[in-house]
Amino acid sequence: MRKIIDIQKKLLPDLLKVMETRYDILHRIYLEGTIGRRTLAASLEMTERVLRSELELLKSQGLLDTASTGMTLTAGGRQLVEEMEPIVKELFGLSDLEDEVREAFGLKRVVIVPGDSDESALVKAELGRAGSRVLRESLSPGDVVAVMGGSTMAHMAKQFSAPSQMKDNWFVPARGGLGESVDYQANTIASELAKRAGARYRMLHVPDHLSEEAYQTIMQEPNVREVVDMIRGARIVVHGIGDAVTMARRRKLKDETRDELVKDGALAEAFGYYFDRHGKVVHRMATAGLRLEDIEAAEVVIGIAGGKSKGEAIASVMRFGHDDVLVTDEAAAREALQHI
Amino acid sequence: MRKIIDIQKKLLPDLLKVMETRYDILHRIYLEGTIGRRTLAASLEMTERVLRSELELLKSQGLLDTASTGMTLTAGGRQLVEEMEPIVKELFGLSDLEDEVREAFGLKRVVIVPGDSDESALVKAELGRAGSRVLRESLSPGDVVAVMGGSTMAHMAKQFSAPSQMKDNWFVPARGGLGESVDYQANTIASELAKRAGARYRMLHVPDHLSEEAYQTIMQEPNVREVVDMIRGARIVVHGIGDAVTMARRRKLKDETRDELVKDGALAEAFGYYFDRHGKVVHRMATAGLRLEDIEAAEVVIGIAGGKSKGEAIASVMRFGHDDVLVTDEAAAREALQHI
DNA sequence: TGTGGTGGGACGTTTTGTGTCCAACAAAAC
DNA sequence: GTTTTGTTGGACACAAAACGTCCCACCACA
Repeated sequence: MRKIIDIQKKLLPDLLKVMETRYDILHRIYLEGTIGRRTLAASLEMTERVLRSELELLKSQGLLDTASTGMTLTAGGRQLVEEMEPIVKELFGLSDLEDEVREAFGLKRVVIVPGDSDESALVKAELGRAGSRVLRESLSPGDVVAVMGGSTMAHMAKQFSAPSQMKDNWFVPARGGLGESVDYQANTIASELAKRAGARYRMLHVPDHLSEEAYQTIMQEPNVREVVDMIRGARIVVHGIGDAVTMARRRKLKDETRDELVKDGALAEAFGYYFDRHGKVVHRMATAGLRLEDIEAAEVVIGIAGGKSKGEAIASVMRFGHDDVLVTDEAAAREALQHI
Repeated sequence: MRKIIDIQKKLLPDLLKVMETRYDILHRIYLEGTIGRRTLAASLEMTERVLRSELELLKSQGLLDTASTGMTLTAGGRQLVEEMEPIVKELFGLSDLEDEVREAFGLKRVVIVPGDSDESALVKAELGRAGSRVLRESLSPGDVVAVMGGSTMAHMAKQFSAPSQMKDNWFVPARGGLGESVDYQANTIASELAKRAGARYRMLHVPDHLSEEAYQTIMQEPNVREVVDMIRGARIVVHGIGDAVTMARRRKLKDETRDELVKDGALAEAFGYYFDRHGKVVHRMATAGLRLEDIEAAEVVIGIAGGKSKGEAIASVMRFGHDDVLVTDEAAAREALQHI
């Protein structure tokens, strides 16, 4: 059964929504016994006309009877509602989970794909696709998008596709180079996204570990300055979320810095900042690009991360409280809820 | 799996059609390997634009890749097509059967509901509903509809519903009384349909077994004459199909007539005529109303019958060759195909 | 260097969906 | 008995989506 639903999710992505609303309608009538169109519309928070179209269809399917006193389910309709119950549970389990996570962390939107990225590469790809869809839906003409690096972000970029050319959009790396493999660098990801969107991009080549002096000097460079300004004015920020220790190692931090991180309780890393379990910033990476205040100013901040092992880190960053959208997988979502 | 498909058939009949076309598209590309939009549109008999919308959606779902040489399925797309095969078989098995029956008997349209009316009353009701839907879709303003009697027809009438009032339509019984229970008489059914459609109706009260003399006299009556003329000009004829012997008994034919029928190989009965296995008329009922030439002249002749036991009779009447639409059930359809 | 195929852009028209009333009616409340 | 409340179904104007139809730039192959 799971399989057929998964197939339909791909082939008829809007099917689930329609199915849910129709089920809601039937279910409500099932509970009320007899109810009129307007009362029903009010209680389901639908406008009268669209509810009416659905009702006409349900009626023509013989699930519904109308009388001058209101509407009732037919025997077939009642049977259908009863038979659907387990299916609905299975079908909308994730939507429920999404709502739960959304409310737990006060987010605007949560998207959860089924599975565990730690276990399966397919789930990771699916996570990437979900992320790219969210980004696509968030984009408006003229937007500047700042993106971070990381393997999840790379997956996302690879899956990105735009419905049409977005010639007046910009993609920029949120921060300077990360000393990681080229594929996972923010620069690479920004350019990949831009190519796939038919948009423009700028790169930011600033080495990771600079002395304060060298940093000041490089920031005087007009073309560096220009990119940094663009980054800081980004309307959309997309970032991955990492485990603090892993990220520290990957960025080749000095041992004492790493120890200090652990001592301060750093759990998670996102956009160059390290967070403890309460979502408090305990350390920041010294490089050019997005600052905390820019994150706060950005209109849409999208976090993408999955896998049970990242659950705690996700919870930590979400507690920080400046994300708007979280894209994750089932395992990570459940894990994150444990650490609240 | 069967259950969820059945549920969706009831709840989302429109989306399943969409599902079929999308599958057809993917399947075709799957077979062709690489193919362009226009060629594809031609071979699927779609216009370019609507195909294009579907392709864009499939592409955004990551099932499809486009290149300047044409379109190809992605790995995911190919996997989906392969996984869908059993589902499609289950889902559209009846459509295939419909096509088979349609071509076997040279009909314009065949509608098959799942199950066997002999076994389940629910299937009989479903058959009625399917019939009423077909009739509704065939109706144009101003049409005169001649209907026969029988239990299937009664079911159909009970399920009938019209989207709007059809004030300028007429429902008439195709023939005089049948000596059956009132519920199953053509007169009753015509009036029931008319009430449900918001249309008008006329009745025809002519006893079944009349002497030639009495028949001629009654036909001189102006109001009888008028109704008969209306019947003979009907654009739409709806009839059930019966087993010859059963019908003979129900109509209380004399024993010798019945024996003669059997001797002549009469198998089936429809609109007052008896047919042998080749679809040849071997006997006709003596009563006022629709004649063979009126059947031939009618634009839409709809036959409704189901149940494995009626399969042979259905085949026989369909061989007669003047029906346009057949509404039946799965068991009867398969049985009818055996007798071809 | 044509020729026949490709995807993608564009645009005016048609169709469908939608929000919003209203009329006629039935039951319940008063 | 009368008023009020809630019901369905009809109607209509407006907005949005779908559609048919061309065209263009490009690519492969002959």
